[in-house]
Amino acid sequence: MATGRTHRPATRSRGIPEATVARLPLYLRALTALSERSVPTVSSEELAAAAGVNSAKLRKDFSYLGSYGTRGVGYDVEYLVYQISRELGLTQDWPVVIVGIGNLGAALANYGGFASRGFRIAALIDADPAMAGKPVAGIPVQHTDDLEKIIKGHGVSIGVIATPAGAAQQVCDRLVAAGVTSILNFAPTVLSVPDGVDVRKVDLSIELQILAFHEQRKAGEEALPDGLPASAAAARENTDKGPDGDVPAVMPA
Amino acid sequence: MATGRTHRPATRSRGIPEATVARLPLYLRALTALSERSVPTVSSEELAAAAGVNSAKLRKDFSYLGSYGTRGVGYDVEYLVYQISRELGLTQDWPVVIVGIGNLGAALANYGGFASRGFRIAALIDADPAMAGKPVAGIPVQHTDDLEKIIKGHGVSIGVIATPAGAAQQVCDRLVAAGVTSILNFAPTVLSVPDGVDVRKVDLSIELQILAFHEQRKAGEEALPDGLPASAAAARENTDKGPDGDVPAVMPA
DNA sequence: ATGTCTTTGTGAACGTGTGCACAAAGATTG
DNA sequence: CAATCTTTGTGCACACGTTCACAAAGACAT
Repeated sequence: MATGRTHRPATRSRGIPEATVARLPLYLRALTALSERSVPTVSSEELAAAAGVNSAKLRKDFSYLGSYGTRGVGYDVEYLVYQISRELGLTQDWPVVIVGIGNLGAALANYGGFASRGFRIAALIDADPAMAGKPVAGIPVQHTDDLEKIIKGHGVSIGVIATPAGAAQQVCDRLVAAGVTSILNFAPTVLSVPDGVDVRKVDLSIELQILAFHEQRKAGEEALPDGLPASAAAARENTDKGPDGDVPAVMPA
Repeated sequence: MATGRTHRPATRSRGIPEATVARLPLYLRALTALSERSVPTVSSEELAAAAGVNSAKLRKDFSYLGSYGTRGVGYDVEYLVYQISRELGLTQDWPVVIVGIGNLGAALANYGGFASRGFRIAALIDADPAMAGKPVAGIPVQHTDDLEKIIKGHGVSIGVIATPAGAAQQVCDRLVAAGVTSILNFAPTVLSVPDGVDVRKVDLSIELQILAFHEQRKAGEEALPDGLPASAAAARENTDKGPDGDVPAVMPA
């Protein structure tokens, strides 16, 4: 996390756990799909399956929002779509700027998932003068010089950084100074921001590295070097059941 | 965990917390930067600042890998780079395929962060016959028909899905059937996979929605210096509306 | 050697998240 | 109305993650 993570005061405002907030968009997506199929109600079990989570967790998540379900029936799809949208702040329009219109920035500009959720791309900004005026996703790219003017003119509070790592902190500082208070960072660098500014990061290579870690472990289990049996997790339950039983080789937690 | 052994724990790998694994790439990035500046050693305090985490957390994270520090001095940068790389499995080459060469897939193919970490793009695959043979990032796109042949031919175990949501599950099934055991999913849909297959997802619009949630709360707190957010009261009142009650009309498509 | 200073490694306390299991709420049927 | 059935909402226990605080390890100066 960035240095200036706004630690929730956790005082008076009813505290929806961060983990729950992170799942609400997932529920919303599943509910929207049901809504499009005109499904009127859904049980926690069904919705949990569609969202890929445990049903008890889903019910607890919803309990933080209020009691929106009907026992014996389930949840009203349309109503829940509205409630979650409202909770996430998606019933209003969020102008967003994307800074850094390279391959990734252009892909983000073209990504349809933003507009369909209340996020409107207010401007595309790039430091390359040659890009200025060139339309990307139907929006003309503007030069970094006008960054402050654009932010203030459109009342932008959310900024997306898709620049090279070297430029990210500088861009971040200018965004914050101009009034941006939420930043989605795709540059592979740690951003430091003042208190009150939220930063979320997406690092593509980090995700792959985490996969590689698990992949290596899976490969190592098959080879099974010395030391204690690597498949202890699976064997833990089976150890007493049978002597040198046929424990499945592939059985991670 | 009282291992406390400064031995060479090559098999010590079992039991590294998931949260720690997710931070190792972050440390590695910071360490690589130090290495490039020829910094010989670094303290937990300094490195933690560079990685944007708490120093106690960093020390505990490293303690899961072994005792690689020297009290009174800190950590040897080069040695730690190697140890973390080895732990993450980055000392070997990971062939990766990207399926779905649209805007995002092309951006991923061009992303330099992969190659620099031991990930080699073995192939680009797309369902559009018109794309076949066209080079993207210097690599010719191949058709989906050859997916199985490509996976097996290159011994690929990590796949990246950047297709539209509708095609993702089908592509996933084929990847898994062909031998892929780790998947990075950019499609906004829940993938179901058999046991033993890891899936990590990156959903761009979910990140923005989480930011919007916090942004809305910041705005609400300013408007209402004290007491509940205004939205809470409204929700409570609407709860016991009739079953045919008028659900608010504002509904994001 | 001895003492001082720096910094690691970790026990322990605390906070957050998860999942089970079940009472209560309401629908539905006879 | 009473009985039954379904499904929510939540208390509780446990697992996981974070942070504090400090003893111990080692560097370094005298």
